Amino acid sequence: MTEHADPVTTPYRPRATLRDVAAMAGVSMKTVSRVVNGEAGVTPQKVDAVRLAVSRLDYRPNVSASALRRSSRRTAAIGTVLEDLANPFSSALLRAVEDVANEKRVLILAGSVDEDQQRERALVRAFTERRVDGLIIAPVGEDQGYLRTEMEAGTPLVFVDRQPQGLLADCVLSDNEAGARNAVHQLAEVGHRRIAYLGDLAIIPTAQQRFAGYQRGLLECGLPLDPAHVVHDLHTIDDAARATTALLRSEGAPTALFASQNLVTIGAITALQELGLEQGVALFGFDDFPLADLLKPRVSVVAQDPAAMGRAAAELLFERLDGERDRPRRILLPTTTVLRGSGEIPPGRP
Amino acid sequence: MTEHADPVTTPYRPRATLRDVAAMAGVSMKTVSRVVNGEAGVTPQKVDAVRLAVSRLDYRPNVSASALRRSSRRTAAIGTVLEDLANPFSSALLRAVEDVANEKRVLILAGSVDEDQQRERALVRAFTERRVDGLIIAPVGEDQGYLRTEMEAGTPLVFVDRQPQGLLADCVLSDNEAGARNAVHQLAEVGHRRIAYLGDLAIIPTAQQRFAGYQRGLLECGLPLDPAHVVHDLHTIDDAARATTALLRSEGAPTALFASQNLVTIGAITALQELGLEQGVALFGFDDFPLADLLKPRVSVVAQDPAAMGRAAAELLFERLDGERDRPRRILLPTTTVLRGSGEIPPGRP
DNA sequence: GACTCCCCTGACAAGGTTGTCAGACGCCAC
DNA sequence: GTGGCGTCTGACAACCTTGTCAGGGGAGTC
Repeated sequence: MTEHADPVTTPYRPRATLRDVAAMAGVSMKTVSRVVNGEAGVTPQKVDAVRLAVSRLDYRPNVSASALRRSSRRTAAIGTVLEDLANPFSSALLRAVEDVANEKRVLILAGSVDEDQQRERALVRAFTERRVDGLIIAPVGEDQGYLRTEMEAGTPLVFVDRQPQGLLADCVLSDNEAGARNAVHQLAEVGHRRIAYLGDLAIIPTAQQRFAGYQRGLLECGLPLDPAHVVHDLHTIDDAARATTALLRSEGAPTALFASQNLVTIGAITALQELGLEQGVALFGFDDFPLADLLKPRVSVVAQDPAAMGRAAAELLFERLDGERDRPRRILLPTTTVLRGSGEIPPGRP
Repeated sequence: MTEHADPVTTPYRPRATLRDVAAMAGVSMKTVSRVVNGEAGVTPQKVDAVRLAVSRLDYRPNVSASALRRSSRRTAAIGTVLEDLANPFSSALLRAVEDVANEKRVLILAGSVDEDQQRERALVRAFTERRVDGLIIAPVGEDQGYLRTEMEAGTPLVFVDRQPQGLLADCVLSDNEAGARNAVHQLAEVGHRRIAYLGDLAIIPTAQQRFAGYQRGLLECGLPLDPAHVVHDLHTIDDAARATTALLRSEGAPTALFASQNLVTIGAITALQELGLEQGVALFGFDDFPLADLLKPRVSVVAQDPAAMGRAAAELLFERLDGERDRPRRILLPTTTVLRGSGEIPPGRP
């Protein structure tokens, strides 16, 4: 093993500035600025000289300094505050935002809040300290009033997934209530009369809406609401699996399950498989998930479209940035009921 | 429906600056700066006066201006260039990076490249124009030499998932070759002699390594490499499903499949289910995926750990930022062979 | 040939902040 | 009362840009 003669001696060449380019090209800094920004009023010779210096020095304009000075004071970056960048819902949404932003040559700062109000505030603060041009937020807390200052300072805000509290602002939501209601109708139509509700943390607004839809669905179908068939506050796959097992082993067990969220659905499936009941108990999930149609039975769901939400939110935001001054808008995206099999299992099967 | 009297008249109050705070508190700007930054040498009375003004005006320091002036010139933001923020691999990795960065109070700029070299360069350029403190990159192109300038300017670079070309820099990789090799060994041990390779785009370095591992595995097990059982360039679920169907319908069809990537595995499963062969043909996938253990049969995989990759990459990056000057380091993360069932199906079942 | 007019160009200031430094002030000792 | 020291404070410059504006020069007009 011969030793390398040259262990990565990075020569360290500090970044060139406008001043350096100007010096090399023999023009004033302002002229370089003009060339770099494509402003008119520079003779072709000088343009060439500047271009040459730029490429020789590998000059990169400092966007922060530029934004500081520019009258628009735009940084061409937006902040995105989501639940958890690693979950499929958040990441699909983020990706859609990115695609819209990318067309406008705007960058994305992103962060996860993990259902933590403090973290939401900290992220928003960090983003506004960088003077992002706008914010897309999936709000957590009970109160977004603290964001009023940002709106007054001219930073447009768009909320996704959940409505802001204590603040009027654009938002993009799924029709959670209608979606849950539809699922219940579907299960009732097949003949179920004992439909259990497996819900996420009850403090989460979307969970509340889905529960409301569940209740309304029961009411409309003339079914009683059995408190023994309602479980809230399931936030992990394991929680959900345990709760499902308990439910199905109980006296007067439900013949159908409505799972109000992704992970809850998966937990329910796990439990059903363990009990060997996956073909005997109907299951409807809220939120689609990859592979739902490769499982046996294939899983029926009420699907949201996170990418559409992200796209809509980003579009609202950019309209605001383009000067739209209307009152806050509220976009309610419909859900899609996807019948794949598990939701159509009739009651009374082994 | 009564109309709102007040249609969102946002009063527009521009953001307060250091100057405004100083004026209100009756001190110099420098003193405000001292208080805000927790520097010593300010009398308690003045501190209070400043604090009061800060909260009255809801002052937010302008981090960009601050970074511009500070000698360290740190922006407390890093850029992350990944394949596709919406795919589980990238998003798990990103999330891990975020968690490490968050501890250091550093923000994340993120973008997707979608296997597009141009896009990689554009993102890197956009990030460096914002003077991010460092970059984490899953490189696409054949040549990352263009990044030498960034390194020389003192911006640390860490590559993930794939090795950079034409540049010496820190990187974090999965041991793709060993992982693929192990899968082949496993399949051979159960008795398979006709193991097909279903591969992603052949230009992707990780795909090449996995193919190399597959070849090596065959060699070590004394099995012939049958060109008819090798398919490259499958990049979508549909591609993979079609290729799988074709393979299994062919003369001398393989008795086991090695799928070199997530989507390819899923495509293969789809095809197997359609042909009713999921219990008759062994399947090993590279990359774990959610629900792999809820399918029937449960899917055996060679699992990477994207979160560990992200964490390792972020830690390397922050070490560099803390002044580490060693030669570039290369971290090779082992893969885990997860036997769940599909990989243990013996040959010769219906 | 004198005078506009217009096009280029650079000097200068400003954007929000921090680093430097010298001065003001209070206090003590001689 | 003066000198000296240490603490607190603000004036000023600087970071890297861009906006403003006035001056220089060439072309065109009478």
